[in-house]
Amino acid sequence: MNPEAKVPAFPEAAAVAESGPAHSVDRILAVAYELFSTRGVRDVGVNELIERSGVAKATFYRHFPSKDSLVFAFLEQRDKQWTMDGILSEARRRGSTPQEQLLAIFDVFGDWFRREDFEACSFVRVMLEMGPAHPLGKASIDYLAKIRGHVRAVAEEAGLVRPEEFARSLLILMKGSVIQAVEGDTLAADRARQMAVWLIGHHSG
Amino acid sequence: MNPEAKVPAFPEAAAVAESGPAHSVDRILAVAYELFSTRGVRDVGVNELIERSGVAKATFYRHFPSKDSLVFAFLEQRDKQWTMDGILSEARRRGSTPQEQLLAIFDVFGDWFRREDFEACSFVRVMLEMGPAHPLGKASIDYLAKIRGHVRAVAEEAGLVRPEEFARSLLILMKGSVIQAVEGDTLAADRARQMAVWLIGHHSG
DNA sequence: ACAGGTGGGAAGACCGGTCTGTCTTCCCCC
DNA sequence: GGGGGAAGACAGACCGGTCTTCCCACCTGT
Repeated sequence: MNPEAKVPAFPEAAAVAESGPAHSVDRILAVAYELFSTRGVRDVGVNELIERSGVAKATFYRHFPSKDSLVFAFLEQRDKQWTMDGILSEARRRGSTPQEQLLAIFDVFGDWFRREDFEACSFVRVMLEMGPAHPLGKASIDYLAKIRGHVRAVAEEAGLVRPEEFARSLLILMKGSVIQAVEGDTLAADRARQMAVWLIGHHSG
Repeated sequence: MNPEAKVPAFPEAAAVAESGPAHSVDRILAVAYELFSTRGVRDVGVNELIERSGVAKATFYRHFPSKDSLVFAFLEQRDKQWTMDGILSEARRRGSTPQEQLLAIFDVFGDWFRREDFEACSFVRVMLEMGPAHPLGKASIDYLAKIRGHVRAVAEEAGLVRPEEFARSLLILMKGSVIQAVEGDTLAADRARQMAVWLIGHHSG
């Protein structure tokens, strides 16, 4: 029927457009992670995601029934690979005691704030972009609560009194320093760390 | 020409749709303030602003050459009427000494967090929505810096040492408590206030 | 080993809706 | 009669999402 058929295009080149993972779903997730984490959720459209990951639109919607479902997957990935592996595990590695591990969170933050691709915490950002009542906002709140649970567990290991209240106060310092770092205060992590020292002191026995 | 002319509609009713100010520009600003402060900037379109303020589209664009220019006007109004009159003046009124005035910020925050129409700080929200490089993001950063300047001035009145560093630390507590309040922690202001007490203590002489 | 079927993926047209912003038309009031 | 404003059509871009068309790689039966 078609006299010139479909041009073979790039049987390989297009497939590895991002030189990333071979499978479509992995490439979509990798592109989504990069775009969502640096530019937010509302600013990135499905068409751009498709183009950048070198995937057909039908393929995208076979793996993810809607854009929101991709955002859910992104938040989960962000929790695993950024919160857990990037921040909390690293902080545990750097400190030899639970107290030191709590303070090391802000050392890791300091390194993070000085990265040039630093662009704020995705959970806070999505929560504010979508609102706390939106399913994606609620999911973000859940992931933030998960972080708080982790902090609380370390606080209990450290023998701090009222660990839940401690964790909530420490998260105020964490969130506040992130926001301030977005504004350009690269020393925000040090200021928060100092306040964390006082906070730990008042929860010790 | 038109056999039925244009229906007189509501020569008065529509004009006072929001039962607000009589002049178009004031009605637009009042509607914009309510919608932007509760739902953010990206979620509110020009058509909705026009409909809610009972104004013609041409009238809107005569007063504001673009939506962004209206957002600029909103940020300025937010600074005057929320930051200055709502928070900082009220905090100064509640405290009899500069130290008390600094702590009173968090008392005012506590009342604010418990309002049911509480929806986060517009400056932080716009900065994250648009990004710190966007003109609106930069303007938001400027207004946040203005708040910091005010805090610094009160810190100087209180005779605190290193007032700039103090102000930056206090703003971490302010921003962090606001974010945490969005998540539903209504006691965030009290936690931040306690940390502010320690912060003041370490900057006193 | 080879023909034929089959299903996944790429490309992209298309749909209805929404976005910002322009322009026209008409009316009312000064 | 002239200017401001209300109403709203319109333009052009983009949104999320559906669907069609074609191609190719792999699997199966003989």
